[in-house]
Amino acid sequence: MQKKSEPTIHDIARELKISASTVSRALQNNPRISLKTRDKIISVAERIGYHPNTLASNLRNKKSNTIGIVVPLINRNFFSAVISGVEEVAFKAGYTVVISQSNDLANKEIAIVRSMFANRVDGLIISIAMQPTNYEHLKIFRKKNIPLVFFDRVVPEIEANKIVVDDFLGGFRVTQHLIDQGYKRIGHMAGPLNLQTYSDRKRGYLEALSKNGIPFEEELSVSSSLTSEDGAATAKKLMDLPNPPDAIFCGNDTTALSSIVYLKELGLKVPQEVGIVGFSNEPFSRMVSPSISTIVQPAFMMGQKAAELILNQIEQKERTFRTLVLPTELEIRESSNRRLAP
Amino acid sequence: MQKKSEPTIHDIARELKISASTVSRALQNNPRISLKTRDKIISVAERIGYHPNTLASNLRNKKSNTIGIVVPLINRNFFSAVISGVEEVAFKAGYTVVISQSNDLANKEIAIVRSMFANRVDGLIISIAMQPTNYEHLKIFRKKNIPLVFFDRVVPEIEANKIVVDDFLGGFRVTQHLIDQGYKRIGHMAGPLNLQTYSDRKRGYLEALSKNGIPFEEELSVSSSLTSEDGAATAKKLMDLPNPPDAIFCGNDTTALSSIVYLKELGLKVPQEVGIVGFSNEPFSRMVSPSISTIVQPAFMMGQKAAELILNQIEQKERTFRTLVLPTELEIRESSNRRLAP
DNA sequence: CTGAAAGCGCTAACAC
DNA sequence: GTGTTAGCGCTTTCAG
Repeated sequence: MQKKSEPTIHDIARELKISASTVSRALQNNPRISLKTRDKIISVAERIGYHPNTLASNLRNKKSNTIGIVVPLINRNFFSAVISGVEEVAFKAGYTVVISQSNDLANKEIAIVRSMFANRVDGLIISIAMQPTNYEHLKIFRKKNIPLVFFDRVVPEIEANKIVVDDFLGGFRVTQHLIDQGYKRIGHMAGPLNLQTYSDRKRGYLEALSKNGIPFEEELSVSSSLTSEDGAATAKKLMDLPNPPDAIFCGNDTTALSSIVYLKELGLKVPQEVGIVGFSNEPFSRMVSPSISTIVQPAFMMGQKAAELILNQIEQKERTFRTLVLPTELEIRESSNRRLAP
Repeated sequence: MQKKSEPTIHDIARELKISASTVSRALQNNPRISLKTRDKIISVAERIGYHPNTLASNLRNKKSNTIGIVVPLINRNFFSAVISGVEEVAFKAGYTVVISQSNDLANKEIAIVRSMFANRVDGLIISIAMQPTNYEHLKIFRKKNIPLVFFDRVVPEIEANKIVVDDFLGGFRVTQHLIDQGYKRIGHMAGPLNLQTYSDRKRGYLEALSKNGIPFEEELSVSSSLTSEDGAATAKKLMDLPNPPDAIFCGNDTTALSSIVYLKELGLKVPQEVGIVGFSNEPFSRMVSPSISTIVQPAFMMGQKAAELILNQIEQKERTFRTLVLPTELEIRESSNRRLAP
């Protein structure tokens, strides 16, 4: 079962006794070709089942019309919303988007990024994996001047366009809200602190404590990878403390949910006995019971902006790099709303 | 800011005063090249920052070492688990996976598939969009003998390898379980019936009713796109019936959850007054309250099998097509477990 | 063990 | 308007 070799522009040319360049031009709607020959060419193309070979044209043009996007995990609402945003503007501009996930593994990220480079993507949009590395694979893009945009999880030492949300303010608001609700001992389920997103959220948390004259206790902040399992384990760790917290600011909604489940198992009431707030507004957060208070990030817009930035870089060869900071909103729901709790 | 043109094997060759073919061979670890020259070549390559141009090599080899996967929505646990399964075996075999989502839109699917074809993927794994079309874009793959594997949502009229779960049995089991729990009027929230997955689930539902001597009533089965909104709307439609159901078999977990939320709003207790079962086992189903009974599909394995099938086709040029039917399991949780309900 | 030469399919500068 | 030619970067006979 061998791959029939594909018809090429030369086959069309031969059939019509014209040159391949004419065919090429006609197929690109080059106005220099007469309508008559163009129509002939197109009809032959259809008849023999011609399909352009993008590989060849990309090689020739040194341009793939493709932008790569790599995220830690596609199955996270935040990331898939960003992807949709990127796709929306990229498709409109005639670009194809290829998606890959690193699973938060440094090695996989390196392999993916290398492969995207080797396939000559015109630009790369990335939110880096949790697992730290030296980022040599990304520096190549800078060196070769291939447009690169970071979003959400950025690499501070590489200069490039970056889009982040205001994690500091997000963390601050969450904590302030918990304080306002009358919670006294507020724990924090942090992500890996080598990532700026998570360290900023923690800084916000610390700032709010300090502004309210609450001393920070080291044991109340626990860092993990924020999987569902981490959430339950960390909740256990916090609640097993001699002096456990009465509220937890969780690094994401997944851990907020598994914390709630764990607290329920302990027979503790959320939000009456323990308040919980998440981050990122996964769709389930609105629907579970108690519904989860969380920080809403403009993910789709982030994707749009990322795509706009990269297209600008690709097409207008901009030279300056910006860091866009997008606003977040605190969405107060049941899990931290002691006042309204029945 | 112009793209510096990349170093090529010729640059290496010139520097070492050898031929490009030697360089090419050395870089592929061809044993015909002496270790000495190979080492020299490799060190020059590193020094000048050489990176192979996959585009060129793909063009020459008529092979991209890439397999494409297109799913309706990457942000569904089922699909992202399949993708992970595909990635796992494809990466091991040295293939790159490019992912795209159709958003259940026929036009987007067509554009994606065309673009993948144009980029000469070595094979395509696809679960088709809800929106129906004539599937000409997929028939091309058959015509050109490019390996094609369907999973979950398949196109019956195209012969290819297919992997599905036993939706019929799944639907049957769900319905039988609800009957066993003592529910008397069982509604069904169906997906688009032009897709076999959904029509099979419905057939299973009908079969179970009939086996138990329960007459089917047309109004109890409502078809939709199964978004979260559809779930609430359909639940309303069903509960507004003069003679509403006391149990609903929902087409997926998303609609199961939004149905539960809607029923709660009505003041109805799940599972005591109304039983609910979903399909696909989204991670949140286990964690919400009441936890949602659902059908567990072996998604990751489905991805692995799909990748194995396509790699076989690519590399061994198999000629026969199989349809693999994978088993499902009913996971009984709170939302339909009247007996254990408090 | 290494080199010369041809070509994958497409494009674009240059001619006419 | 259309053809000629050269070449994108890599691989692979064939020859030595």
